[in-house]
Amino acid sequence: MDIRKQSLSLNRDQTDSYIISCKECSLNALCLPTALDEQEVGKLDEIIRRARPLQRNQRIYEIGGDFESIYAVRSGAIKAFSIDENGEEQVIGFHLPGEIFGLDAIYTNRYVSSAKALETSAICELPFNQITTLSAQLPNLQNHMYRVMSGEIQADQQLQLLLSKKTAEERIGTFLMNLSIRYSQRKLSPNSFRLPMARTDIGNYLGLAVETVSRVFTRMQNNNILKVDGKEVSIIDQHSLCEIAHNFQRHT
Amino acid sequence: MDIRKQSLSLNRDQTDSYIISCKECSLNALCLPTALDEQEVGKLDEIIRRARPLQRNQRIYEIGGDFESIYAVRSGAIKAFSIDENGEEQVIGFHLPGEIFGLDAIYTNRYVSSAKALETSAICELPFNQITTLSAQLPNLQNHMYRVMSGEIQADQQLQLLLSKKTAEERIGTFLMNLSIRYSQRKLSPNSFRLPMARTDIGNYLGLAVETVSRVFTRMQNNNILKVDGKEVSIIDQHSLCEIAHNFQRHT
DNA sequence: CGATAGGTTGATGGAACTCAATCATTGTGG
DNA sequence: CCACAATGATTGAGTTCCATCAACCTATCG
Repeated sequence: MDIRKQSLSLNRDQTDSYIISCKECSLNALCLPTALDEQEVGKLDEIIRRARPLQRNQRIYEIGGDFESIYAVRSGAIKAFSIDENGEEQVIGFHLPGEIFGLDAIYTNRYVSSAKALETSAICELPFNQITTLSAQLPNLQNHMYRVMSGEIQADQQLQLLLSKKTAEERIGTFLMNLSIRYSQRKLSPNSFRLPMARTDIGNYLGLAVETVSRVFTRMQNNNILKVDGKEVSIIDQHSLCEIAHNFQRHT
Repeated sequence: MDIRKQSLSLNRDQTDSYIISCKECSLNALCLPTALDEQEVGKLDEIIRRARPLQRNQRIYEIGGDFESIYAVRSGAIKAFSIDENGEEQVIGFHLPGEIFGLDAIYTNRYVSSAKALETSAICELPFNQITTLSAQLPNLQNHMYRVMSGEIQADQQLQLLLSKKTAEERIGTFLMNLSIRYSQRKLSPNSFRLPMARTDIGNYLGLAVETVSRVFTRMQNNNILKVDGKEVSIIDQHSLCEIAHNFQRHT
């Protein structure tokens, strides 16, 4: 089959909707272009590679692979994970639209984790050496890169606190509150959303057994804090959930 | 009392030994100057502030304070920690000579953790806005900053794995192996060193009760893996320790 | 030298893991 | 289009690792 033809027809199928500049992207306030002026965004636009949407479970990069690019999520949800000595998966994080991932690979110049789509997702590829070149020219971009990486470090430290000190209920509570806030920042309902990841992933990420995640969900449902139906979650009593998450600050 | 005179006399007391340029510093291969040429190091030298050595328990910055600078350890050991909702301390990390800390504050422009000296220590202060200005001029410095921050993210992710999956023995084993490697990178003995931090700090950092830390130490001593005498630790059977730390790679 | 902080050891209980069975949902091929 | 794997989620029973509580030991220091 003619590959060119295939790719063309696929482009037509998708009506090229995934080819959208940063300027037009609704996420630009959350994503890298924050703090860049119009001209600067234009330069950023030039180096960004926008590929066709990813199917569920499709890999973006593989642990051990040569580091080329960092990525931004445009739509969907991405799971980052590594494999430990026993071949067990370790979930490192979940990434929502506007978030940057792949930053952990800069240090070793090799991906130290893998990333896959949890659902149909669109991503932007940012070739890292072009980012460094550009950020040397655009102080705003450089500063924003520092901020993004620092934010990642901060978030990781909060996760460490969660893992080393909190109970199962507190972990789930914090996790849900965190998701709730991130959804609301994306103009989505903070109190009713669909979990893009499986229970196993949640447990893995939070250092809990799947069964514990399940039990906490049902317990919270029985206490009228949540309404859980499969992956659909509604926060009924957000005050109590905040309390459980240890006064986790709600920004909405 | 005349402050100028005091500071002069103090300088004399210390024989100015703490005022040493990056060029002359024995740590420059581990620290920020890595990957910079001589001229570039010269520029870096100009913006670094070198203060008098810190006494044990002396604070470097305080949680909530305005973010001004990141820091590099020149000698001694630094503990970074935050305070959780219950007023409990949460140890975030320990920093040895050549390591950079304070990077978590960039994001919020406020320190989100505090840092104190665990023993008499010397540090270099790096005013962050000068670092950003300089790194926009020196691509090598910018790239190195990215690498340092990425390395921090990687290390944090490894700690998350430890906290969410490993047993008490594995945590202590990994912790000791990690210290051992870091000491050997600093040309110190990998098999015999003094722990700069208290047992409480180790437990806090690793998500374990002090009593558990103590018990694991004695158990490892009974199994002839370690020799522990207060803060002095000797690794007797590094092969077994590696195994316990789950094949943690030894670099020496 | 008593006081205080840091460290060790023992006994006990509980939160969460593991194992196991069942239920629900999804996907696939005949 | 249904049957039936295969995967994911829930629930129960039993077990375990580690936290907690408590007592005691040991250093350091004013």
